[in-house]
Amino acid sequence: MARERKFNTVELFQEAKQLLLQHGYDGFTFSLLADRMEVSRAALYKYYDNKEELITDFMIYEMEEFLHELREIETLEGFERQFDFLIDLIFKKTEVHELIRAAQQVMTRMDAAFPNKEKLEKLPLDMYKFLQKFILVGKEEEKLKKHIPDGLIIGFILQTVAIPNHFGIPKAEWIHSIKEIISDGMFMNK
Amino acid sequence: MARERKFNTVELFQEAKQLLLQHGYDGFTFSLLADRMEVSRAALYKYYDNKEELITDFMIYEMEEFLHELREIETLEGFERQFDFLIDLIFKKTEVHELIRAAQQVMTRMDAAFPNKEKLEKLPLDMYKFLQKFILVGKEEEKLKKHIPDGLIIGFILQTVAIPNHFGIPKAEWIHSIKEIISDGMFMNK
DNA sequence: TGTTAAAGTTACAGATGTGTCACTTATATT
DNA sequence: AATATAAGTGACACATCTGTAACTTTAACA
Repeated sequence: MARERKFNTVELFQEAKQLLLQHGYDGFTFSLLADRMEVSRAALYKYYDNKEELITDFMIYEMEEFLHELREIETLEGFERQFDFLIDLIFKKTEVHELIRAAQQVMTRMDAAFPNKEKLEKLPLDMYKFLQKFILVGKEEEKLKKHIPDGLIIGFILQTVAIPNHFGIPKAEWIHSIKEIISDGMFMNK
Repeated sequence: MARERKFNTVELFQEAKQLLLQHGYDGFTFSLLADRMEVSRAALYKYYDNKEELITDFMIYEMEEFLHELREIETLEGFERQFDFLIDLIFKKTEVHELIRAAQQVMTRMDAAFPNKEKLEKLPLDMYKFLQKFILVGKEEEKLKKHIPDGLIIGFILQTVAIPNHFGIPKAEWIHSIKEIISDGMFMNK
């Protein structure tokens, strides 16, 4: 009963991601996005009332996808395998963490009554809770130092993707060295 | 021969910093800044032709100040002291690194012929070069692992300030644990 | 083949930002 | 007290973004 759509949600989110990473929350506009999609601006308003709604929807989609892939960690046996899996996943999904940063900008400017606010606030906490189980395994297996706070361990690992590789060190070497620093530090053993 | 100024450059840069951190490059406007300074927008144009010029000037000021404080590292004897000094300085000047991130946004949108472009591009490299001397000391004193690339060591240390402390762990404990992870890792010794 | 309804477009009004210019204000110097 | 001059203002023209409403297009289906 209807005409064919010129674009689907996934395409839309892909472009939105690029624009958000390039321009940040404030620099993101419907005009920019409509141009990229080769669609009129008004068409976007058929699906989203405003940019806040579009961006929150997109964020939720992106984080849920990450969480979904993350859940595979539970199927792995032993802390070391889980650790490797986590680092590799994080580097496969680099942008997610930059987006979480942008998410905070969204939150601060959002109405208290905004429909998706709760859902968006809950997701990063879900992720932390989920990873806390992984930390627990590490500490129980006597692999992770017990006196280091869980929040720091998780934050530390997640943060490593954002280290700028100014000198273009090859990806494999880069990730390998990062794993080494995280696990045993950059100091020589005494 | 002239009337008294209502604001000075340092005040201006302080407000600019806050706005940049809050809104990012695209969200930063002269209107916003003028309001904060309680001055007319046109007054700002007496000093800066446009926001690019203001922001680059500000960035250069901020980075030079950081570099200036960093130079004190050379007066310290031995790698361990230098290491402690560096971490503490980074945590004292948290925002600098968030600003460097914003700086990249500025660059990409800047004319190739922009007056301060070279100066702004040079500063982060100066910082890296300066820190490379510190890395060299560490490797010569057999304190730092020699096979880890210098660029990663520097990037890793600088990045730690950006780890979000979601659970409000006390600053002293937080920094102490970070130092431990950086130096000896988060894994138990075998 | 005509009807229906979602998909998409064009065009408008209002808000906000930009850069500029003619103007006013304040103060150090003569 | 008069004057020169830098500091600051108000207001204009132009651009961009926002949200909406009236319109047209397309394709399924009755």
